[in-house]
Amino acid sequence: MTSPKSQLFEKFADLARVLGHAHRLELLEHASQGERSVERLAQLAGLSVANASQHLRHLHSGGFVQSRRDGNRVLYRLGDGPILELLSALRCYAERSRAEVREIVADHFAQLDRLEPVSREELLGRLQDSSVILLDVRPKDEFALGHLPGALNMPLNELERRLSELPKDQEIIAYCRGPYCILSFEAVATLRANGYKIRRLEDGFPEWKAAGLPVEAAA
Amino acid sequence: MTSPKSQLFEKFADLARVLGHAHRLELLEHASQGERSVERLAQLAGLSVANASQHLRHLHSGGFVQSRRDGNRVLYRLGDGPILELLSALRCYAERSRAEVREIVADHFAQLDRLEPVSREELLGRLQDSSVILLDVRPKDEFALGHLPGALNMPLNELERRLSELPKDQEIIAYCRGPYCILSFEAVATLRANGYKIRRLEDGFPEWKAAGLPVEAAA
DNA sequence: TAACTATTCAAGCAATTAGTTGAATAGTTG
DNA sequence: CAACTATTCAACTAATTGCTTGAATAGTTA
Repeated sequence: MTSPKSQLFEKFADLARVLGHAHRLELLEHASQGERSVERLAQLAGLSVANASQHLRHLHSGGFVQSRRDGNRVLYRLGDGPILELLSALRCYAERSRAEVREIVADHFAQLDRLEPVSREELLGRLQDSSVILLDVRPKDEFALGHLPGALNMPLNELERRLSELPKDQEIIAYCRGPYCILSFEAVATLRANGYKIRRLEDGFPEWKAAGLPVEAAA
Repeated sequence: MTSPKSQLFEKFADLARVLGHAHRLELLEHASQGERSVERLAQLAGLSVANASQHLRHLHSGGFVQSRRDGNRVLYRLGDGPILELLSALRCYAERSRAEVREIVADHFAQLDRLEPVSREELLGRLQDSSVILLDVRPKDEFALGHLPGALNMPLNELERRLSELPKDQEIIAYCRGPYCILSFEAVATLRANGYKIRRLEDGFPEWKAAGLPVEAAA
């Protein structure tokens, strides 16, 4: 009865089902920034620790995260394989074919078009002539776990009070956790309002790292 | 409480959950061959009509299939957007990262390596010098709904008795429903056993069509 | 070893989902 | 219109999933 094809469909369905919960997608996004304890992930996703632990075990069973023990805590990180590609295909389908999704994006990330995001390829070129300032607007601890080479870390909540550290005559490129992370959108809005030349990277740190591009960790 | 990002995660999760059932993945594969009635899809997937109808409504709610009424039946077909790309990303992740999946593939599609599948690009080139026979081993009715230009239809169950129609001195390329459809694997096995030069296309009809390549329908 | 922290496990309840059955609906045909 | 076909809907049961709570486990520290 269970033909090999049905068995494969079962396996594929199991994996899809693991991705079929908003909390797990959010935990996955946070884990893909770098290694994180269960408690921290729970906090970031607004879940109880036990609940986060359960969802993380689900993700683990599908190979989407890996874990290791460090002292009395367990650290989760993104798993192996083309996970970000799979998530990107999901986003891509949703954005192109589902009107509700396009609506949410249009309502809340309305500047999308006007911001003219920068692709990874373009950024790579620009970094070599060092004609840009690269700005990482994620929280300090995520920055410490890894960031783009030469990036300046200025978490969103510190941005306004540290404006003077940024030059107005050079282009700034901001990035954060990924394509739908609002941090870099808000950074762009704030800085543009203050007369800076700023654009955002079209995706975030995990995608950069997964593309095999160079990454720096905290000193 | 429902930030735009959470809303998006909810939508993405909804879509993933629709793909999170083996029966739906199977129905989707069949619907992507061409328009099919509920009854036929139910039969192909081995489900009751009511059950198939329910799963199809799920797929419909996620936009993975579209439907239209034709007389007293309702025909379902593949929906718009990069659906096959999403499914391919899922397969790709599963195959690269999940050992159980690799095992099933290795056990049941063991010839995979030895068969040296032909890519779409290679096939396109070969078709122009007409140096190959193109063989569609899907059932007659699926062939009638659409097939690769110039393909010869020989359903698997007719293959052995119609061997004489095929030349032994020309290379044959077989294709079927998609990358894990066993039809073309079995065709290759049968024909090789009989001394034919045959290889298989690496994916199937739906992927060919989705790539925007030319397709023929029944006369 | 005792007290402590971080995580997982187990039990239980509520909510959701899968499947069956039979009735309702839309359309066709005599 | 009546009889018929194909599909969907509604009601129901069984199974699964999500979440909470409290206990168990692994590791640290006094």
